Amino acid sequence: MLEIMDEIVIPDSIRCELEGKGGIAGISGLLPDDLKIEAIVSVARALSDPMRLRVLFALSLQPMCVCLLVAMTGYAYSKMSYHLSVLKESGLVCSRQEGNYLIYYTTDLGKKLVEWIETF
Amino acid sequence: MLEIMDEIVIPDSIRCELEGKGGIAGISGLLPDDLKIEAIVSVARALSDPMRLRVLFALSLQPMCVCLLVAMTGYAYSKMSYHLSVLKESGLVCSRQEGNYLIYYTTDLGKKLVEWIETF
DNA sequence: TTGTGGTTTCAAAGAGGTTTGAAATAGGTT
DNA sequence: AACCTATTTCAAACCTCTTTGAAACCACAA
Repeated sequence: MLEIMDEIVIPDSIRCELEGKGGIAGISGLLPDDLKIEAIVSVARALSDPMRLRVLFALSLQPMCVCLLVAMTGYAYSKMSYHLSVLKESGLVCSRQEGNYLIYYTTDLGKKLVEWIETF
Repeated sequence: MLEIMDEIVIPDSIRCELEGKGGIAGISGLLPDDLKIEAIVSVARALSDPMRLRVLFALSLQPMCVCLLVAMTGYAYSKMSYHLSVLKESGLVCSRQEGNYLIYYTTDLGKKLVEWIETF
């Protein structure tokens, strides 16, 4: 089987190091599979908005109903609801019903992530 | 000073717990400041694309010139260049010049992140 | 200096995420 | 049932990110 490496020109320093690792095929074989990549992308996208980050951090300190989050941030219900759904779909938060209220709180993944981010 | 909490209706369970934490103001005071939030958002956005994630993981295994990344992925130069610039601006990768080549490699932050992601 | 190969930049088109306000849903009360 | 309140859903407008191909840039060699 012909490696692409044999056909393209790259600096010697890199060619040597790369060959020791099995070439392009060797590196490619060590990369996360598509499923894992998509899972990471989903979490990263959920974190890539200032408002969602604040909500996630707030929820990690205290479970809250939507009206409380709305009061805290000044955002519209529909907006908050949209962002909560993104956080929920990525597995960072979940919710339980209490009477007329929906109480959102962080999942274990959400907690772990917040803790890790705080170590920076 | 009047707390918003006194004016809105929320479940008692949450009101009690929240009051013990200083109310909305107490929680808000514990949230990361805008600068930190923006830094996290920048990193999260960089990670929120499958191609960039693969490139970041590949670079964590082996420094590579752009032509090698192009050969490995089959993407166009301009596309790769764009994604590398996003990774670079978020501080996950950096580059050094070697003759005619630009060698990209992961920063300490990039390495730490890859390692942490791999623990999942 | 002219040429060549690696890489970036640019503008326009395309795709995808976010905001908005109005309408719908759903639990609880009267 | 009718009603209120908390929350979600929807579609359209809006905005940001990504892709594309052509042109520009830069280091090196002849």
